Amino acid sequence: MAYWLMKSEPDVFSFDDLQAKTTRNEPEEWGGVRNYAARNNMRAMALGDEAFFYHSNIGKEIVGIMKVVATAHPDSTADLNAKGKVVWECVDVAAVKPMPKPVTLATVKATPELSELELVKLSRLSVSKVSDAEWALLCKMGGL
DNA sequence: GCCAACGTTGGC
DNA sequence: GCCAACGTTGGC
Repeated sequence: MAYWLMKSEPDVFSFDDLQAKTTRNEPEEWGGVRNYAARNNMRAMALGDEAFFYHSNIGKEIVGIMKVVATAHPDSTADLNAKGKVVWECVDVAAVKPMPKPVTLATVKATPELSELELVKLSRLSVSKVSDAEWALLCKMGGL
């Protein structure tokens, strides 16, 4: 089981939106990612892997947990390349639970144990990896 | 294949 | 609104 962190701008797609879809039994296709490092991370995801949902720009905080319900498949919003090959892929996710206390970026940055978190080190990467230790600590900080 | 120019992301 | 970081593009 691996852990991840995925970003979204809440005015485009928020954790509330994801929870609403999950309640309706609709998986969310995490499409629109156009970055190779992020795509490779999604390819590495397994069924049941869990990920933090991070709100970028507005809030700048980890607001909930979701899980992978379908492994990487072609992104239906993406075009094929010149050779007709699929370039962009995505996974499907469902909400698990919100964080009782969202963990802000400022708090993460103020925590020495989280100084290696990819969210901090690779701030522009929209799908990043979280270590077991980082996951456990962030859950604790979030009131879980 | 290198590198400068440019565009985008995201924090502040 | 600005700027830093980084990815992509295009000329050579």
